[in-house]
Amino acid sequence: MGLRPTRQRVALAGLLFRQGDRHVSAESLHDEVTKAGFEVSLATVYNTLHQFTEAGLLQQVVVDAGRSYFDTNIGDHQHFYYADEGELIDIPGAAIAIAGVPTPPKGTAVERVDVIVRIKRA
Amino acid sequence: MGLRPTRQRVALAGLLFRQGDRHVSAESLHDEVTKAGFEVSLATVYNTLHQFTEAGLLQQVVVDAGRSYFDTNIGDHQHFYYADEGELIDIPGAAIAIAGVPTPPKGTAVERVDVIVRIKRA
DNA sequence: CAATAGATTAGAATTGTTCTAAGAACGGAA
DNA sequence: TTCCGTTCTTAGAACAATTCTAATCTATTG
Repeated sequence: MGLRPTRQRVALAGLLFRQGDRHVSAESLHDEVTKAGFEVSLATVYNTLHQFTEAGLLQQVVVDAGRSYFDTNIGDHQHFYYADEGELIDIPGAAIAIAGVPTPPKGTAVERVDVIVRIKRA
Repeated sequence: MGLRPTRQRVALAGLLFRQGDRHVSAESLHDEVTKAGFEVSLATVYNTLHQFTEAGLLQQVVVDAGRSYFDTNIGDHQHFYYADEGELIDIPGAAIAIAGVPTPPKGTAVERVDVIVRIKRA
């Protein structure tokens, strides 16, 4: 599945990968691309985000029922989720150490371990 | 906020807490309660699950965009998520050890650390 | 027993996401 | 190049999960 460099995809890729690490929702990226003067439907933003994710360019992080983000940082790392603000923050520095992940049920293998540290106004 | 023992709530609590640990979605619990002969709307199931969660009787686990489960096991534990089947499984035995959780941003405190081990057919 | 305040329920509305069908781009053959 | 079959792309429409709100019900108080 070679992705063609269409107008829509180029615009989205530009916004996503121009600067450093970003966390976007489909909605927020759609706003951005629209404000930048491109006509791209929200459905296309979803399609593109999923294609980029499948291609290994993005990582999807699900934080709440009906709220997911796409992260341009695809390295092995974890997140703070600040529910009050709906904000997702990369955990800086060394990743959290996770020890003793048990063997998964027969016939299955571990694909990924997601860690979300939920934080609150103190 | 004292929860009244209404017909709907009693029926749902019965199903939830009669047997051991359970993972239910709003939908699946609604099916169950309906098949058990009670008339409860799906919205009420949602309301009730959230109230129970707030009361500390349940824990909500979000696994996918638009897919969340409520877990009657409120102890400190983690989950396997078997995406192929959409199935959530408690990690048995000792919990995964998580070390080196960094201090959260100023003015915030850690509320909870969610760990989801995503597994796949090998 | 009436009046009031608060809690409850579920239909309707909203939101987030996915599907599908129409159209566009590509590659090969003539 | 032009035609044609195939594959890819897009976005409107459909869908699904969740939340909101207003009508109703229950408890409490005077």
